[in-house]
Amino acid sequence: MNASRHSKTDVLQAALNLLDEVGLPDLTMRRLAATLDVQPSALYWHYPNKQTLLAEVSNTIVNFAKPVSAGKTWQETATSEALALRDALLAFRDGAEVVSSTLALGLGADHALERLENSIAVADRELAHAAAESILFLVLGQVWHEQQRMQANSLGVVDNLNLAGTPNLEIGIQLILGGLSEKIDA
Amino acid sequence: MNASRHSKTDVLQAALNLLDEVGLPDLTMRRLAATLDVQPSALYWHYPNKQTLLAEVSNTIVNFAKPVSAGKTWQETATSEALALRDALLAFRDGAEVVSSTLALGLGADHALERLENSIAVADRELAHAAAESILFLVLGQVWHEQQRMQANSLGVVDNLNLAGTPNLEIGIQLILGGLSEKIDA
DNA sequence: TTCCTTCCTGAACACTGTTCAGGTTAGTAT
DNA sequence: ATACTAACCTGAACAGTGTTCAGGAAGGAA
Repeated sequence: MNASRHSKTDVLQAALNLLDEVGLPDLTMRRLAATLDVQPSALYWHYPNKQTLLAEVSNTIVNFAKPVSAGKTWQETATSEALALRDALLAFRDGAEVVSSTLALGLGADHALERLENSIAVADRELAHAAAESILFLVLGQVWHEQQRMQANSLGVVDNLNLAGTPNLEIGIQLILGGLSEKIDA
Repeated sequence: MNASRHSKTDVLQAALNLLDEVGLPDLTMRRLAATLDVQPSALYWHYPNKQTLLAEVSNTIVNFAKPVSAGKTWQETATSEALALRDALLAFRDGAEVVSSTLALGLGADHALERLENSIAVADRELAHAAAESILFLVLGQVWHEQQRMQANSLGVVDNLNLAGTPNLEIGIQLILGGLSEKIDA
């Protein structure tokens, strides 16, 4: 918008805005530069490459998850944590795909796993870690799927009738936490 | 290899071979054409675009999962089914990423979900569907993560010591199926 | 021999991420 | 006010990507 000089944060913010406007496939360095009234090469002063930029975008998305208030049981807290992550992913276009990719590349978004893990109050920390990882993959996969359908539907493809939210995620979380509760009582 | 004319299956097979050799990021239409001694444009006679090719690659990977023998309980059968899918993904370089992407785009790999769903013998089919979907995302996420580490480690990055397989997947499956068993007994 | 389907060539188009030598701007210190 | 320095950007290029399209060659059938 402004023709003045930009900071690293400006670039990140512009990337987040552009992501929401055009989606991940069209989030190109040239488009991003254009929204800042700048040459594409200028971006490489702020970030060494696109992946690093996307890693910070990913971190921003993950940290957008609002803090949850402790529930009566740790199961409730963990569920809230998972749903907060889901909401954060849904708050940005293609959020789940962005985070999935950076997570796979090991470039960030670790905070999501940490928060989940800390909310699972079982003594066996290895078990808690495995459960947290499971929930993370569950949330990412489900939301990725959902966001892809959102784009498909917005593009006038055949709209299948089951647009009644996605209770599948809640069910999956409940199954994992249920299995976990049962396991530690054995 | 041969300079004679090629069929659709030849292209698919060459794509699978090239995927194993160079990985998904370097699986380009030009490289693929080169292995067939053909111009890149020739590929577009067999497939309308790269995505469609990758969708068939994805289907091949998923259908590579070997059939499982029915276990004593349906929980055992479902576990075998999930692990068979895992093995199929692991049998191809970047298999999990390929399948994840095509699945997200809704272009195939549905067979994986079907097999999982059919192996879950609970009366509530919606519940079975949600559980199958959860397990699918779990397997894909976990294997994707693992295969990414494999590439990172092969590239001489610091090798972290925990290379003792990944029991996390088995644990996750067990948690979901445990929660499921508990739920239907209520 | 004609015809038709199958498969491919060669060249181009419109992009992509990235590099680099050099220029401008702003602020600080002398 | 002058000199210096760090921050930020330009302009042009490089090497690569998926994809299109008019046309040519090969092989079998009528």
